[in-house]
Amino acid sequence: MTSFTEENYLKIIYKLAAETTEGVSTNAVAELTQTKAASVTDMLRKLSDKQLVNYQKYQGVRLTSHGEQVALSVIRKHRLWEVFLVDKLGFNWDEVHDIAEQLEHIDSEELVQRLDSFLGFPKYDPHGDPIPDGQGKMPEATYKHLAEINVGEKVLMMGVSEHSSSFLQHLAKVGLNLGSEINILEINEFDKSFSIKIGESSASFLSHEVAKNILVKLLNN
Amino acid sequence: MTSFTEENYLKIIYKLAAETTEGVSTNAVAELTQTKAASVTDMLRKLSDKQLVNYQKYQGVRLTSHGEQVALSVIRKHRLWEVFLVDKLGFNWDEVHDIAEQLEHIDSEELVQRLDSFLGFPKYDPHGDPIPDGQGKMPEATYKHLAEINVGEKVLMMGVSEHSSSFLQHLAKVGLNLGSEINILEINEFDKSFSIKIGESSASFLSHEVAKNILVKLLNN
DNA sequence: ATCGAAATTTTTTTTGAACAAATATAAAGT
DNA sequence: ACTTTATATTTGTTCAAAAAAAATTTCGAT
Repeated sequence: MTSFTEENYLKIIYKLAAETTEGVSTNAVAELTQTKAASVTDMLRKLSDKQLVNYQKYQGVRLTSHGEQVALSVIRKHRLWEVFLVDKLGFNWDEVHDIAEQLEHIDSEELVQRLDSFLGFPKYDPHGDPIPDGQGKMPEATYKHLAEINVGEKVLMMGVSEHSSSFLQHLAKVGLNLGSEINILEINEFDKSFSIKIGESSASFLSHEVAKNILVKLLNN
Repeated sequence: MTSFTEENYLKIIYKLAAETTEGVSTNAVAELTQTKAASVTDMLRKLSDKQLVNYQKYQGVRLTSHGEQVALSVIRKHRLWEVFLVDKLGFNWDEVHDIAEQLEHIDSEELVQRLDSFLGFPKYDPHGDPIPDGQGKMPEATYKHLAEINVGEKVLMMGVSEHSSSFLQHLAKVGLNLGSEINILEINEFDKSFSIKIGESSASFLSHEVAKNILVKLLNN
C-alpha cells in the first residue's frame, strides 16, 4: 500500500510539522530526505493523490489525518522495535537506530500488537521518546529540554531528541545516561553553555547545542 | 548489496538444488518465482555478474559458495524469526510464514547473532526444519518422512516439509501437532494411505500425500 | 515594479524487474 | 543425418519508482 520511501517521507513531514504551525516547506523535506526540491515536489503530488497529505503548491504540506495515522504507525513500530533491541537483545541505545529503520517497515498489524504486549506495553523508547498507542495517540510528553532549565535546579535525564551515534557517544564520554541526576551549577551567559554535576561525580561541561537535545524531568526536592 | 528480489532467487535456487545433482533449470526457477523463463535468464546473468551463481547457458545454474552463503544466511534468518514469532510472541505455526518472509531480509549480522542467543540457539524452527548456524552449516537432518516408516512402528512428529496454511490447518483438523506420538496401525497397499493412532485418542486416516510431508523421529521402545 | 529566493513544471535519467516475440540450442527419435 | 520438441536465450520493450537538471513561475520583500 505505502512503500518504504513513502513511509519515510511521511515520517519526516510529521517530525517537521511538530516544529511549526505553517505547512512544511519543500526544501526542508528535501534536506532531510537527502534529495532535491524537485524530487520532493514530485513525491508530494503522489502522496496527495493517495490522500496522505494536503498539498497546496507554494504553501507547503500538511499531513491529512490518514497520513498522520500512517506516520504514527511507522513511528510506533520504530520505537517498539528499539525497545525490543535494547531490552530483549541487549543492544546499546546508540546501536539500534539503523536496524529499527529497517524493522519499522515490516507490515503486520498482528505482529505489532503482539510485540507491544511482549514488551509490556512500554510508554517510552530507549531514548525517552514516547511511543504512540495502537490508536495513534502519543502519551503526554512531560519532559523538557535541559536548555530550558534554570541554574540551581536538579533534574533527571529522561531522554534525548537527537539520535545520531556521534551524539549518543558524546553523552557516554561526558558520563550522561538515561536516569542520570543532573545538578545545574552555572549557565554561562556568553554562549549559554552549562556547568553541571552528574550524580555524585565531579563537574562536567555541556555546550548549549548538547543541552538542547537532552530531555529531563524536574526533581521536586 | 543483495536486493530483496535477488535474495529470493538465491533461496529458491538453493531449495531446488537440494533435489538434483544437475544444475537448476531456468524453468524450474521461473515456476517458483512466479515469473517467466525469460525474466529468470535475465536475473541469472545479473547474479552471475555478482559472482553469486555459476551460470553456463543451457546448463542450468549452481550457487557459488558465496551465493550459497547468502542463501543459507537468508534461510537462517527466516527460521530464527519463525522461532521468535512462535516461541516469544505466541503465534501459531501456520501464521508465521508471511511475516518471516519480510523479516528474513533485515540486514544486520549483529542482530541475527543476538536473536539466536536470545532464542537459546535453537536447532529447528517451528516446522521442524533445521536452522543453519552462523557459519552456514545445517544441523544433521535426522528426521524421516512418515511415508517411509513401516507398519507397527511408533514415531514422534517432529516437523513438516510443506508450509502452506491449508496443509497445516488440515493437520490441526486431523489432530496432529508437533510432538504428537503416532502409532502406525496399517498402510493400505492400494493407495499407500495410513491408518494411525495419535497419542491415546482414537484412530485417524492420512493420505499418502499427507504422510509424505510429515517429518518424524523413531521412538525406540 | 522588480529582484532574488523558493517552489514547480517539464523533460530526462536511472535502476530494477519483468515480459513477448523471435531465435537458438540440445537432446531424442526416426 | 534430419526433424521434432522442449527448453533456454536474445532482443527489444514496457513499466514503475525514484530522483534530477533545466527552464519557468510564484512569492515576498523592498
